[in-house]
Amino acid sequence: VPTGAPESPHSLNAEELRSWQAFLHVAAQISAALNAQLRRDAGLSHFEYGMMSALSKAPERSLRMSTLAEQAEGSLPRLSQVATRLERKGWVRRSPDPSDGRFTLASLTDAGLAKLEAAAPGHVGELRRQLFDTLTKSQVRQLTSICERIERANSSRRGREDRDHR
Amino acid sequence: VPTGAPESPHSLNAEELRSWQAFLHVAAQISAALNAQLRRDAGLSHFEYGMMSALSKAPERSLRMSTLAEQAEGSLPRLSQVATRLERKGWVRRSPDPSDGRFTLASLTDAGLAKLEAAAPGHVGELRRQLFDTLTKSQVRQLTSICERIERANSSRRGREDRDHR
DNA sequence: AAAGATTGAGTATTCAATCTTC
DNA sequence: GAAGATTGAATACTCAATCTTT
Repeated sequence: VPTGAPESPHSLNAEELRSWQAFLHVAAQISAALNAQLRRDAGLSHFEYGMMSALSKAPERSLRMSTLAEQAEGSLPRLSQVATRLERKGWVRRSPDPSDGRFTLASLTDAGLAKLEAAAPGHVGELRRQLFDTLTKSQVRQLTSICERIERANSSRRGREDRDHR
Repeated sequence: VPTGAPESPHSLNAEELRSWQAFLHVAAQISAALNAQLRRDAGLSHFEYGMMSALSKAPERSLRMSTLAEQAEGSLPRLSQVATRLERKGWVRRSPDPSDGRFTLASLTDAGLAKLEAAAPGHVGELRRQLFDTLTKSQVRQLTSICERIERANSSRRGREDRDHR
């Protein structure tokens, strides 16, 4: 058997299947729990929270829409729609980038920051309950290594594919 | 400091934040990759694939809608809608449970099984690329332990809450 | 009356145009 | 004309009724 070849390319073995199902289940549960908590206590979706949180950490609390789309992991049209909603609530403002009018800068307003800070403790608490209270410190480190390794593999694969398809 | 108290209840420390962001990112990337692969090569969403896969493993390739909803981690209304779509394609059939007419039994048809089997290799391949080719065997085991531990904690919490609220 | 499932209205998301600025 | 963003139509999802069987 050549080194590095997958054991069976067409189906998962018992251990892989178990791992995958557990992962799927956990991802779904955590996502549902966070969405429910935010919706109930703050009237926000997890996606909206993520957008506002990304803005809050950026310099001037501002990001270009396309950068925000990457950081919040959503499509640009989706970002645009959600930004419209958040703008109506007064939590976000948009304006053309003075240095290049093709870009739109989205900024978190003072009211938006206040909203985010009010929502944060409940959100962090739920996240702790779901994830960090349960795991040992060692498991948290393992989880980080595992996820970062997958990230690295995928981003280098994407790099390769982009290059090959152009 | 009392034993077992969280270090800081209101915000994540640097290590937790890094772990959480990596997890979020990986969950989003894998979900996007699997959806894209299935959509492109088989015209199925990952959710539809999961439903059909759950049915394919059940005795008689049949499950009650409510059981299927749990296994596929979707709401009953969502299941109902998706089942309507899959039924139109001829991949699923529904009929009242003869033993108790309140239940609806959903079954995977022969055509549905054929569709699933045609889609499986591509799906498994993508899953391997995303997850299993990248991780060591030891990491796969760690991932399983981590996810199963979270599952157990959440299900016992749910049990407690149900009891207390009733 | 209660459990299971479906339906319908409202909302969110996606995908393909379209518009604007460079 | 190309990049960034927005809009509009089609699809999907959620949540609150509704319907059916027990």
